[in-house]
Amino acid sequence: MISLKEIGRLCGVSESTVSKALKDHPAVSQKTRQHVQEVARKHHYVPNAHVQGIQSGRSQCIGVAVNDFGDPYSGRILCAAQEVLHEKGFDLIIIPWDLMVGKNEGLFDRFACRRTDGVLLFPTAEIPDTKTIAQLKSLDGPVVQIDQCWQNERFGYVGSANEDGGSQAIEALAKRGCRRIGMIGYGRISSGRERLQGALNALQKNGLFMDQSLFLDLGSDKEDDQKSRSLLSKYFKQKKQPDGIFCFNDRIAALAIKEAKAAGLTIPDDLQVIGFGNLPVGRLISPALTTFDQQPELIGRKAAELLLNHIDATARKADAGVRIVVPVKLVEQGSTCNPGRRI
Amino acid sequence: MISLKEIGRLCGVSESTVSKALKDHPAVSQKTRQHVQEVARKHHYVPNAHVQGIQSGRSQCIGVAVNDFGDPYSGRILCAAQEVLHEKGFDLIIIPWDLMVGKNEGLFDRFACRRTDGVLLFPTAEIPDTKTIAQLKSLDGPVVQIDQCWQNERFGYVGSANEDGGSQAIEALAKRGCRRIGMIGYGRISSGRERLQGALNALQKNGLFMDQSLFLDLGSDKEDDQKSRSLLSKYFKQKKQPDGIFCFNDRIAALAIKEAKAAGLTIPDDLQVIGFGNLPVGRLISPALTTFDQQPELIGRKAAELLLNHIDATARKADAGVRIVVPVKLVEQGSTCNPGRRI
DNA sequence: CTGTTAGCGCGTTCAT
DNA sequence: ATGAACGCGCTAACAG
Repeated sequence: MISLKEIGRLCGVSESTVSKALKDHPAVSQKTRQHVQEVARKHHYVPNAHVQGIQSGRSQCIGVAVNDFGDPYSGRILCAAQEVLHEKGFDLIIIPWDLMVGKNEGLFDRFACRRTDGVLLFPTAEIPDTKTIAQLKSLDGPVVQIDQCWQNERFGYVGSANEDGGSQAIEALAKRGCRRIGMIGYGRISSGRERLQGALNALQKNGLFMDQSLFLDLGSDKEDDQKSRSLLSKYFKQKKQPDGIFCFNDRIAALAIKEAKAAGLTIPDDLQVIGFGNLPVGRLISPALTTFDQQPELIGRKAAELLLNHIDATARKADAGVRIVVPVKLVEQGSTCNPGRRI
Repeated sequence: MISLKEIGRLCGVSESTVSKALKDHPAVSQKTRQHVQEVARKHHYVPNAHVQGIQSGRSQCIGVAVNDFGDPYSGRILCAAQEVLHEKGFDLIIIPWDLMVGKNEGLFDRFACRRTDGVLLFPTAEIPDTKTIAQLKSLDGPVVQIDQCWQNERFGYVGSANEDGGSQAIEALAKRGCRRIGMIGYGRISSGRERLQGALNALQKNGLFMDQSLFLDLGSDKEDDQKSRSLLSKYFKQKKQPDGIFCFNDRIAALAIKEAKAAGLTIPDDLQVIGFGNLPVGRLISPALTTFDQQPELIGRKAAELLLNHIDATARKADAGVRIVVPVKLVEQGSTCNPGRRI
């Protein structure tokens, strides 16, 4: 790749004149400017972003930690975030969460050495150890968490209206005649706890309660977990059967439907199911899954904007810990009955 | 973030001594070294990768163009590739293909300004315009394509054994008694054409042929395309019905099964279905999908290694255009019958 | 053993 | 209108 100095030599002018000419600085003659720009274009000159970063003190890089590269939910968020950040001249340094854990290398050394201007933290399972958090804090820029938040950390946060979603789910099931409502979720992540809380609130409001045996906590959040399947299989072999379940996400809901069918249940006649996320898979299974749209694009955009705000305001550090909650919307499909049906 | 100069001042030594001390250069006294390292650690010093890149002439950045952030297939490839590249000290600059198309900004300006040492091109629909290809070529490092290749371009390539997979699919269907075999695919991308070619070869070998009306070409490769659904719906309303179909990927196979069921067909009794990719969705639908495992992790690793080889050999430019083909393996599940069944 | 110097590519003064 | 000089953070080749 050609350099400013090289272009200067080709044009018979100095390096700094080339620099000015290329950015249409007024103090350059029309003729020189055109000539320089012409030569630069011919050689596909593009200024070196790393150098500009060094000078300006801004790398124009955002560190992104994701837990799953191929997850459609994270993917849509990330894509929207990337669009906003790219627009503002930022590039993404993406590192998979889980891959790094347990390596002797510090989790965020790569962010540190690239001098990232900020960090986006994507859905991650549980709270990491204090050392990891300390390292995260020792980085220069602000941190924005997406989807999950860690208690007691004053990072920015953008996520779904989980508690409201949990309530809506229960309300919907109750309206459709469900009386023995169960839940399949994750008790160890913030979004899981929030949805559970919302569900419990709504149950109480409806004069219902959730039998201990009808709440199933799937320990870890691994794609297509064999353990989840066997837990679900066991769940549907219990004596006390639910007539409606609310699942933490669409993938789990799909698994649950599969196992429920295997146990001889008919959806939605014997069992109504509600998922979360409105992912493509929900429309590929039969019956199609009633679920919640989380507006992942909006989440991504909001997260990017929040991060950019914090970066610009990094001097004051005023509004750290801002929390943005994006509403969710029920999408009714075949896995629930029409409302009004009462046994 | 603290700098070498700063550390030097704190330790009362020069910048270059600090530099040497930190990298255990022998020409530094034990005492100085320990002191310097201590101070550096205390301040979380990490050398600036951008600066090192400028000096070494290697940005240690790899440009990655993907068409879909949330695609599980691409995701697994990308994750494996990232692991290999990360190991070697490379970071990824990821840009979504489609987002960039149609912007006035050059598609690869961001790769250019980051001085990427190489480029990984992920599954992309059709061949881009010549201008885009020209820009790609004007970049510094080598280019490796994954999954798809463009005719007449001597880029590196790593992909699946598509032709063999196509043949295997037909053989499997024929062995299970299928006589009117159809195919749902993409005629405009290389992997689609290769699978079709393999299928046609196998059909001929088995004394069969594919009725024109049984080949359905889904134009573009968009997630959950409404158009695909309506095309598929029409497909299963034709007079001439297939008794077996081979689908370009699992998502399409899932859509096809859904529409086939809607048309009153039973899987696999009336219609046997084979997909491609062995994605999670194949195990969430009923019946579970017979498909091909593409070993995405292996593809990702191979692609990363090929790219690294080319980068190291960039001086000679000898082995450009290397093509690596990763074998596929049939995974039999419920959407096909047991072999040997003949009508 | 340590410090000085030069240079990577570029932007920004400040002189000319 | 143009160029020289300095600095960004760091490494490497020298000099002491």
